[in-house]
Amino acid sequence: MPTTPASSDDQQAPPSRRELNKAATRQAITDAALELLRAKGPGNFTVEDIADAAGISRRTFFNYFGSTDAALASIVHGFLDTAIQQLRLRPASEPMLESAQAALAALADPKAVAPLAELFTLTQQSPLMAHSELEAWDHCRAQVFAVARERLAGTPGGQDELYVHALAGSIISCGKAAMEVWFSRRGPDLTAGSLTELRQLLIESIALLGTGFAPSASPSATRSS
Amino acid sequence: MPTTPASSDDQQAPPSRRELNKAATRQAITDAALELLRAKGPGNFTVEDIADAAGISRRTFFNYFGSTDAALASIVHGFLDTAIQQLRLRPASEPMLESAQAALAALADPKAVAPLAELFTLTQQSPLMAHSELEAWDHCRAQVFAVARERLAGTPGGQDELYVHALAGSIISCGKAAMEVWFSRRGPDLTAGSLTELRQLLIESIALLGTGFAPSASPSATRSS
DNA sequence: GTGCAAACTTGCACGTAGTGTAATCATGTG
DNA sequence: CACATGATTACACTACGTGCAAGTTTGCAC
Repeated sequence: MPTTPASSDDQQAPPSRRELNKAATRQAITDAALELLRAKGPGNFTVEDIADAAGISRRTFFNYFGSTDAALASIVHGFLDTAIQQLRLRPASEPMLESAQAALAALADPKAVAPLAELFTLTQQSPLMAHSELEAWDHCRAQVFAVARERLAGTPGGQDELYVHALAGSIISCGKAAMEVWFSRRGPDLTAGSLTELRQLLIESIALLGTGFAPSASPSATRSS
Repeated sequence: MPTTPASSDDQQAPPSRRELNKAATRQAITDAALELLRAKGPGNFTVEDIADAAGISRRTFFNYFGSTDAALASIVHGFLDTAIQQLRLRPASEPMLESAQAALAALADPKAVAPLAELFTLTQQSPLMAHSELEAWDHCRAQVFAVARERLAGTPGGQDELYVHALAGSIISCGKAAMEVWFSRRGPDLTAGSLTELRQLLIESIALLGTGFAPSASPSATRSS
């Protein structure tokens, strides 16, 4: 039951000094990494550069992230984590695809996509980010899988592992596809019109899933039973 | 370039000595890497070990692969390349999902899955392979995308980039899901019954896609010992 | 064959990644 | 204040990945 937090990490206010320092350091690292990415481009700066800019030692950097990629991919993680957050807010009785649609549509928000959009534009045709980025999406897939498994535990056919795995993977793929198409069309454009198009794409991609990729489906027909 | 105009890459017999040597070296590297993986386990051997076992220098290893992961992931690449090969053999008039089903079903073959199954079992709970493996699947996704785009170029709605991207990604996700479920159920089991179950899972996962993950779809009797 | 050019391999050197370790410093607790 | 715990740091070390300048093999023309 998502109403009562069953997970252990739901501590809302432990503002101990240590936690605050750690969060601040983490933020300083990602900020420094992003700034260096802006200034020098992907692959043209080292961990030492980041640590130096963040005011920490090289060793400390590795206490927080395993690589420069991982530090930058934390942006993607943050974005996808909000997606999971949105997904968990949906009522458990709602069909999975509709929940996914709603959660994804909520992401077409300037505050959520802005960091991701910049990261994408800065690392566009560079495979340097590909590793950690694919990892981030896969991590999100695992989260969606967990939510779906939880929801479908009692429904007919919901015990089928294949169903849940395939569903979670397909949802992620469709979300990814929508983001990809949006970036290729609009680039770093964050205007209201562009975000509307993103929302449209996200909804439409899940709708394609729901209709089984029917070949003659007209776009923007988000009809579902 | 001796004879052919070489506009296309479909040269079936250029057995020049150089090409043969390169192929042999490449094979020696992957064989050595796999052997070391069997002997020492993931992460417990270096590039120098592989090069030494393959009878080449460390530097030459890096002329073929960018990392040990990449060398091992060539097995996954080989497997997925045969999948693409199967997919391209299907008639262009066939619906995409049916082609995918047929291509995937053809993969439930001992000769094709044996190397992959061993690799999976050897790197089961090790994230060391995750990077290159995810990359391999994504590369396959791009290939499926290319095939799908080519096929749907003239069909109604086929010009929609979103449709093609989402379709290709979902197909890959479903194939991946089927493989994952199969491994979790049967492990390195390559008996006829196990392969039949794999084929069943692959077909069923694509069928789920085709029906839009309809919740009332009758689950198959996959498990029958 | 001989000679040449292109491709491949190799050794070397260099910078960087990533990790173990022990000392030092900051923070929470009695 | 004293003490325990956790975080940062410096140091050292192995391994990765690459540029470079040789040396070696192959292809091709003469």
